[in-house]
Amino acid sequence: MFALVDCNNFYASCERVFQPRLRNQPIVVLSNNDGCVIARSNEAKKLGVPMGAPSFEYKELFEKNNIHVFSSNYALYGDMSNRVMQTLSTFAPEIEIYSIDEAFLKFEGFDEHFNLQEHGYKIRYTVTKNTGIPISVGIAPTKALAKVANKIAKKFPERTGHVYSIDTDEKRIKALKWLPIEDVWGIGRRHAKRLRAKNVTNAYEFTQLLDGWVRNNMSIVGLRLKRELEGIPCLDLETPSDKKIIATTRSFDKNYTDKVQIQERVSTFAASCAAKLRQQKSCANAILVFVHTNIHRHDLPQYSRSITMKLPYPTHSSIELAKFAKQALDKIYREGYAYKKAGVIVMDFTPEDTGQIKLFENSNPRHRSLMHAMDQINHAIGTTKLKLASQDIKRTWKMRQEKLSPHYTTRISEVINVKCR
DNA sequence: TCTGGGGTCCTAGGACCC
DNA sequence: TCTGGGGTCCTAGGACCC
Repeated sequence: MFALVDCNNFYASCERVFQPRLRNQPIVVLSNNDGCVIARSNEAKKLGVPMGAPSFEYKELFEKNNIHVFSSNYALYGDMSNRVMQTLSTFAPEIEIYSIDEAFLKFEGFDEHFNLQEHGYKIRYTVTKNTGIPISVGIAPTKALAKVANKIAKKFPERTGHVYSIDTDEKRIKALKWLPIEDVWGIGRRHAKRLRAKNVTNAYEFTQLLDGWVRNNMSIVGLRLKRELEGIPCLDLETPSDKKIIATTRSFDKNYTDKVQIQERVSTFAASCAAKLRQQKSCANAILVFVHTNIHRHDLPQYSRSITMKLPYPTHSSIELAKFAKQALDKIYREGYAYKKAGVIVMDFTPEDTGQIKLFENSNPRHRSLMHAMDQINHAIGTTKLKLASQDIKRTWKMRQEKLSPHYTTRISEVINVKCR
């Protein structure tokens, strides 16, 4: 059996842990640049704030209803996530951290009389006690069904106590008939539309389709999903592996028309990718750089372009990657546009120490110790204190973060104060 | 004025090989 | 009128996830 544990409204719940007065109050958390809503408490959902809502369009609604607004505080959410995962890992021999707020637990070799439902309640109680984060638990014989069970646990908290187990075929069929097709894990917008057109409206009807049709129209992935929903496990826990691509991309706080500004951003993104590469001890053999204008501004001329460059040698040097990124940018940059977003993606990795030397050109060997020193210093005194000269030394670039909460758990100067009377 | 960021997997089709 | 067969590798694009 598998369990899917999902933190309820995770980012909003993290903020609430440190401001308990916000219990039962509506909360939203915004994306980078305070752009759009990426997390909502139940109260905010009830007030009609949709996922992805642009914050400027909803400003009045926020104010009118006293909705508490937060900029995203990833240092906090990441740390809280670690705490939740640590507690979860004490409840099962195997666990897969599926995302910042979700984990699969696998119960293999448990006695058949072992009451998993009770175990689920214990997990929920302990996580909330240890971290302050409320969770929902779905239990079932496959991962896809555990996802379904989790939805039920979340949707009917009074009846389920936030824990639901699909452990009989009757429950499985009832659950699948209840679940709209677009809410099935692995069915996105495209497939949902095609399935609706075929009169498939819920998960149960999906499982009644012919295997051949599913295979032809939704590939092996769709067929696997069908099996999983039928109760036949096809997906096991996945073990963490190195990334295959690494990206750093950002929207700008405003439109940029000056090439120098964009060069600085691209340099910074490349250096950030390089640091992530060094962390997993990989070197990149290719780099992609893209720029585009603001797609929402229909009154302005649009331009969007990307370029992928093969590198002459594998590298994870910030200096070299920033240099290549700049060359790539030169090829795609056009004067006369108001740019809103850019990004750097590195790919085609080889391990740091394959020992393979290229015939004509190689990464500067001296960069290795230089980068090592840079990483050490930045780790000790703050993530980006040491920068390349091509980066924004004067720190003129700022992400909009007007409603940022303190780094309660990761910065000693911002640790919570408790006043005693 | 203001609309996020970072990933994975699969398939079809083209280039190329013998 | 008729123009083989079988394979690998790479890439772009589509679909999905949080």
